Amino acid sequence: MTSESPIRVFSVDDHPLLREGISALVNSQPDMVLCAEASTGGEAIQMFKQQLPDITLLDLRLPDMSGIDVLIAIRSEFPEARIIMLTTFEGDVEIQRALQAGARGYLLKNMPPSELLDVIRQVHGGKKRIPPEIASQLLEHMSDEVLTEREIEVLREVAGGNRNREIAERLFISEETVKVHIKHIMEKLGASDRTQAVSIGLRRGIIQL
Amino acid sequence: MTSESPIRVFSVDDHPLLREGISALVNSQPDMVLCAEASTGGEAIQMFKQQLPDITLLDLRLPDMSGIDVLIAIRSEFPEARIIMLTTFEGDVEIQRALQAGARGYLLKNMPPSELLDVIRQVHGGKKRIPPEIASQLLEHMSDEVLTEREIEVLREVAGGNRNREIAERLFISEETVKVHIKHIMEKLGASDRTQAVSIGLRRGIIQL
DNA sequence: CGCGAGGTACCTCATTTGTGGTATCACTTT
DNA sequence: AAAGTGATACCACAAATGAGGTACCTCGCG
Repeated sequence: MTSESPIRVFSVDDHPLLREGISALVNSQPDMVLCAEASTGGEAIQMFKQQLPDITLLDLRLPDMSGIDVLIAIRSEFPEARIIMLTTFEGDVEIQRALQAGARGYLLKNMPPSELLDVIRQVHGGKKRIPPEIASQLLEHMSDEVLTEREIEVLREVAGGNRNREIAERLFISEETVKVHIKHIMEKLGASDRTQAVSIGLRRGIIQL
Repeated sequence: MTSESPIRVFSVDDHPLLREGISALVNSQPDMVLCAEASTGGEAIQMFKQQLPDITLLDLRLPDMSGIDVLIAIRSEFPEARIIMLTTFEGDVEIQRALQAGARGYLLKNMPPSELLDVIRQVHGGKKRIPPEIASQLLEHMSDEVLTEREIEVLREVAGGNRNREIAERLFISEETVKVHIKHIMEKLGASDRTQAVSIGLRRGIIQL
């Protein structure tokens, strides 16, 4: 490691204070430099094209769009982009989707800064890095069945307090079909009733409040 | 404003990166200095007694206890403590409880740093400061009826997917009484069924996942 | 002391939900 | 072509839920 060019880091988060913290941390490292910041998904995509950073730190929750969508948008044009999700804890579904969409790392905001620096260097070196606590979360639900799009849609309606008949009307299907979907949802999530299905769906990030 | 002694700020948050951001921001101001940091509630209470800061920035979610409890613990011994809640968005109930417990300000982490500095100075000057978006959130539910302790307890059981009979057994009351509680809960929250009651309870911070 | 709030309990009845089946159709994968 | 998956639909029946009452007890507050 002689006089390599520094790792150019791009930070995307809608919390200015957190960005400030990242900036201070990254710029304090001799082998890194913060090359850009963004606070929205739109900004992030635009800025990425301009800067082509080595590493992108991406929050999952942004004001205008999901971090996952930003991830997908960037990687569809730049498949080699090295993107690390940096977020407060979300459900296992979000983690899984991020990794499937090509995230190279997944970090929690409450982790020690040294961990972040570590992951940045490893991902820059071409590795993938998911901390054990996240990995175990993921394994926990590895064998679980996955809800279909339609089922998620129904679950959202259930969470809104609609009864089966109302859901049927809203989705233009019969009440009986709604029942079938809910039955499958409860089976897949291991819920004993629709209410618990909603609780579990929220906890696992399958639906949002 | 001659050569006053600087405002001594104490930051409590379990996100090291965020604390770093706050530290950088506060220390960059001529009239402020960060005098201490803590990442847990226990640490916070202990450190407060040692440092007696002018302003405390307190996160609502800490690993060991609720920020509200820290607030109460500190203010029971130091009623003059000037504490500002600094958190990502929570339900109106959390905000209300924080203010009732004596918080002098309530800020969101995604607000611009200038806003934070502003609030620190105003609260230090003896004022209270709640940003309009928070205040409006609060007003939204001002006239709402408040759930009783028992009702919250029942709502938690409902969220766990228990049926009325199970809740009755777990709380050592009759199933009929559970029904009465749930009826009241739905009326107060404006929910059309138990499931929506859970959704609303979660959104408003009455119960947690 | 009386009054209101909160918690408890019981009753009835209509509606909704959950369970167990069977079956068709479109689409993808093998 | 066959098998699998997801979505749709219907039936019947048991169980749970929600809506409407009434009533009693305790505790704290004015």
